[in-house]
Amino acid sequence: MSRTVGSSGPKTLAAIREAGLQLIYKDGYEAMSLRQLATRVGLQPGSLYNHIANKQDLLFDLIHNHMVALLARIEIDLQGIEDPLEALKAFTAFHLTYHIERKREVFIGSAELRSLTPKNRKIIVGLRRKYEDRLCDILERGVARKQFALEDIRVSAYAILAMLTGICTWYNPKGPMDRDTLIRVHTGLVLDGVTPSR
Amino acid sequence: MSRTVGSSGPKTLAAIREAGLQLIYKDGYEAMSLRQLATRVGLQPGSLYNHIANKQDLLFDLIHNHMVALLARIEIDLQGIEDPLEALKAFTAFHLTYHIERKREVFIGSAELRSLTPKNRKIIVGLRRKYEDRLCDILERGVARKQFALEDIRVSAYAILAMLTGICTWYNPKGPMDRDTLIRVHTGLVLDGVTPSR
DNA sequence: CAATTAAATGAACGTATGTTTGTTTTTATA
DNA sequence: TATAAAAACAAACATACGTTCATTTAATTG
Repeated sequence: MSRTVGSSGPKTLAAIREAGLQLIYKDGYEAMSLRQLATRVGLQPGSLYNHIANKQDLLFDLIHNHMVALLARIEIDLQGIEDPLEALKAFTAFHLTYHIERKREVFIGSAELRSLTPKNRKIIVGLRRKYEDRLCDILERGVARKQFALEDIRVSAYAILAMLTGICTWYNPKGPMDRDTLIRVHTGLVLDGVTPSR
Repeated sequence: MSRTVGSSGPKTLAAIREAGLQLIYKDGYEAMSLRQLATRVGLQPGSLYNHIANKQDLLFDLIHNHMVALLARIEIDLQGIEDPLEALKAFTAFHLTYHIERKREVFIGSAELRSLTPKNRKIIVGLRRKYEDRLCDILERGVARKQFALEDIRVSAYAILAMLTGICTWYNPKGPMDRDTLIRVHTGLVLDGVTPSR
């Protein structure tokens, strides 16, 4: 046999990406074999190379796509919001929504940083930094206006991000808690931790 | 050659554990080969099996030891503290201290859960749950006494744990921030997020 | 519709992996 | 001090991995 009936490049690539996402999320990059991946897509192992350069490139593409989408969408959600408090609320809501919607990408994006080539890792870390900076900006402006009281901007930003991101490791959309409640509870935690009320 | 001069069982096992900790922390469980491990300890690959049952067992032992130590030490630090606010402060300080001191064990303990056999994973998840419950107890008692105001105990506990644990992924003890400052900043964040002041 | 490109196949390559075995020598035990 | 146990070695096993290659056939293009 050879080229199969109905085969189309873009469709196969999309299937490879989706299967890769599933397998890396479940087992990790190192634990996923290309034979496993090929089987799930319905291909022979070698056929993968018609669509990806190699295993490492697949991982990088998945993470890179995710980071670019993340940065694009936070810009949209923050556009036009001047007040730091409102911006922080918007940031929290966006971050939680995105991390629930794209749970797997987010998880892989941090858990598999170590599996990236140094060169590839550098690129991704740079993009992550841009996202962190977006939150730091908000906190800084809030402190400047005396709306927030924070001893160390970057440490606070990391703490907030860690808290919000940590949620995606346990949140189950089919569980008892719906998305809005989740957002409300965590927005409360973030705002209380930031306001100079006490 | 054969048995080498000065060789002793317990010492070699300790060396294997330490090297395993280093390698798994740096590269991940799947990425670490037993040949790499043996080289670092100064052994032939096969000799490892005089001390460990197999690769999976080494991972489980490392994580299990860590969890048992964690549970033992939190009990000591919370002993005799009645006031929920004080208990929460003590919990935060302990958690941060332990997670800085035993950064590698903590990281492996959550990042490599997926690499455990289902049976082994069940045991570890059970121990983690016990630790989470310790924090839930404190929060619950605080809410009962109206010292804390929280909508959902377990979600709040997860949020706090995520925030505090996230720190160990970026904290550098040789960086500009010392341990006490770190604890002070984060205790502030946790307490503000929990108190009914607003 | 002919020519070219794209996408699959099956087989193989070289290498690395976790683990087992038989043997040897040192350490511990009785 | 004789004997048993422990801890190392060297060599090998079976298997799995990522990747390449020549080939075939379907889809696309001029």
